[in-house]
Amino acid sequence: MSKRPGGTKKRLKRGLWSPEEDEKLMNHIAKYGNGCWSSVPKIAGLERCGKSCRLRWINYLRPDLKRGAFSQEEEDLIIHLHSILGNKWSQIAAQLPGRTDNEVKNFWNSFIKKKLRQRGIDPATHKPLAPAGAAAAATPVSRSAVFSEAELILSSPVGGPHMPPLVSAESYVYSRGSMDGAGGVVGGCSDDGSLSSLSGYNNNNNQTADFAGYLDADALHGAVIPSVSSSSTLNSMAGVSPGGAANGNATDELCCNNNNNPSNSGSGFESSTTQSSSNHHLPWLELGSISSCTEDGNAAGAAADHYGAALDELKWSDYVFDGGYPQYHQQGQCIYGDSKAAADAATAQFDAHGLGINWCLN
DNA sequence: AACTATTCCAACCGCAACAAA
DNA sequence: ATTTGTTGCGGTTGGAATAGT
Repeated sequence: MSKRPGGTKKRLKRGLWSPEEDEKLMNHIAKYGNGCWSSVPKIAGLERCGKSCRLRWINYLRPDLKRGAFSQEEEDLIIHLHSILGNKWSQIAAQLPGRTDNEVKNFWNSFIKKKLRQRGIDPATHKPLAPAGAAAAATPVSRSAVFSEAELILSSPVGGPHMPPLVSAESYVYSRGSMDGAGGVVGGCSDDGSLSSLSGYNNNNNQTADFAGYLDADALHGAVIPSVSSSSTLNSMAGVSPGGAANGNATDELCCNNNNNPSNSGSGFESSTTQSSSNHHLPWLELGSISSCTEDGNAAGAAADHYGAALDELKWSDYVFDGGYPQYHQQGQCIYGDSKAAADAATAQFDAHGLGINWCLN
């Protein structure tokens, strides 16, 4: 999938990653950990730029990725968070364990947007695609000032395990006082200081406070949810509460962190189905060892387990198994489809197991 | 069956932010 | 203070898969 001819002096491969490249990258990270992306291609023997390697890892190869269809709860949460944060995909993804910002973004653009429009809601503003008059009344800065019940689109049962009870738009928005659109609302986080168990929607607090927590930029940044969004991935991988780096950037952990202990990396996301036939299955995801490594009892792991349990109904049969190991199947890239590639897949699985073991031991 | 249109998503690009030199 | 290198983020795009005719 060469997007552009590109005129770089150094010939770098572009487009879809081959299983061999994936394997190289996985093996490299297994050996050295992630970080120092600029040096990864050289060491790993990849003809890719470091940036591309990083992206591939974050968006596709990471073991704690939860592939497959978004659940109703996730969808609702995305809509909620988008109404508050706008296109801050990394921050939204940070609240969705196992999801990447890219994935959330794509999901939004391909599905939610359309859905909202069908319901007469402007996906950009979360306001009704009003017949002339109404929309004009709202001031541009108070993006949620007009926020109808319908906009919440909480189609899941009210008060579901991961979602707040259906609250009226008014109580949800107005009760927080002025919302200046700059995230200026000073709100507490949930009472344990985290957005635990996927719960910015904390169960035992009143709703307003919870959403105030969401609105607090710091709280959002410091969420303890394991995530694969670009911004928080490495924190979760390293078993470090992102809160520890809340006011920092991930660079320190990113760079040459060979001591990452991803043992608690998003455990519980062992199953998934896919949306519209885009089954992505990675060998890692079968690695019970990874999830079983979650022993430090942090909230993230618990949250992940809890959330993963919600997906229990999703069956492995959704994947294509051939000869004992799964194949990649996805819309845009059908990897390991033929026998040769299947052999590669087997290798990849083996390597992944090795990787998982290594990580658990780290 | 063949062709066209649409959908979906992996990957790329450019820019911003940050740290180190 | 400036330059350089690296990472993070959001927007965009190309093309395979799928749906429709």
